[in-house]
Amino acid sequence: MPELPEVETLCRQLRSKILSSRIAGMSILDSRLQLPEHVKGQRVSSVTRRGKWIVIGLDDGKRLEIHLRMTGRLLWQEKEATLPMHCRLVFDLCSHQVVIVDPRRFATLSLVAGGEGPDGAVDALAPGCAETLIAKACKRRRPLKSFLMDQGIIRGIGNIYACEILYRTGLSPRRETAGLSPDDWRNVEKAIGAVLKKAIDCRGTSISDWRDLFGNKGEYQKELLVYGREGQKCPRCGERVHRERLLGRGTWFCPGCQM
DNA sequence: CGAACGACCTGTTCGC
DNA sequence: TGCGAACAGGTCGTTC
Repeated sequence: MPELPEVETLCRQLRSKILSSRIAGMSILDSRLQLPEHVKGQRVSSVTRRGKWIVIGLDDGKRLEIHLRMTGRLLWQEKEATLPMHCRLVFDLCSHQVVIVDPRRFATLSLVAGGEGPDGAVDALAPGCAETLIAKACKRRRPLKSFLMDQGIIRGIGNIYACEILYRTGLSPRRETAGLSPDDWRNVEKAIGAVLKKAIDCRGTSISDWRDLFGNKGEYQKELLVYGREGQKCPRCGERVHRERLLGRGTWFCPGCQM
């Protein structure tokens, strides 16, 4: 579910609610998830995002790292409120609790100590990421879409935003990265920034499941130009939006103006 | 090295 | 209506 804009939305909302709060209790409701007991009693010292990871810094210097994968959600609610369906874990704070909801149970979380080792990937919203992309792409013969979604190269772009970013560049998802010009890459970087920032302003894309920390839908689904719009007219050239499977993922693009 | 595909899970939608 | 297949925002491991 969540890509960079959704995770950024959650981080901002979490920051407004849980910074310097004490984790008073913790209930794990899914055996796939595990955390050491001593998370209890810790205070939250920071909330940051690394790609699609939510990183919660604790007083003792360790970090709680959460990845929501496909259907994971976080929900802020009062302690007495009924737990929602598919609730997998609860952090009790003072008067409220943060609940991890995840129907498909793909979400992961772990407690990590020590610094973050550099792994060479750039955040999709890092300034000047075009230069990094050119350096990584020059020798690769692989489709541009899979390159943009490779979290080991650039962090934060998933299937929805990859389709939307590519549409705005006028480049085909199947284009080989090795053949792109520096102008193409500047174009890609511009589209990444425009799409992701707008989506953050919209608090994400609610096509089906996605809700923010307070249970509200995002607004970016109204801005989608190709994702999920198979057969509809391309607003740029009037051709019909086409859908095909690329690397096992649904891929929407306009065959008329994405070359 | 990278591409292709299945696995991990559950729920929803679509076609017959 | 009923049933099974296909599909879903992500990543990881295996095989070719």
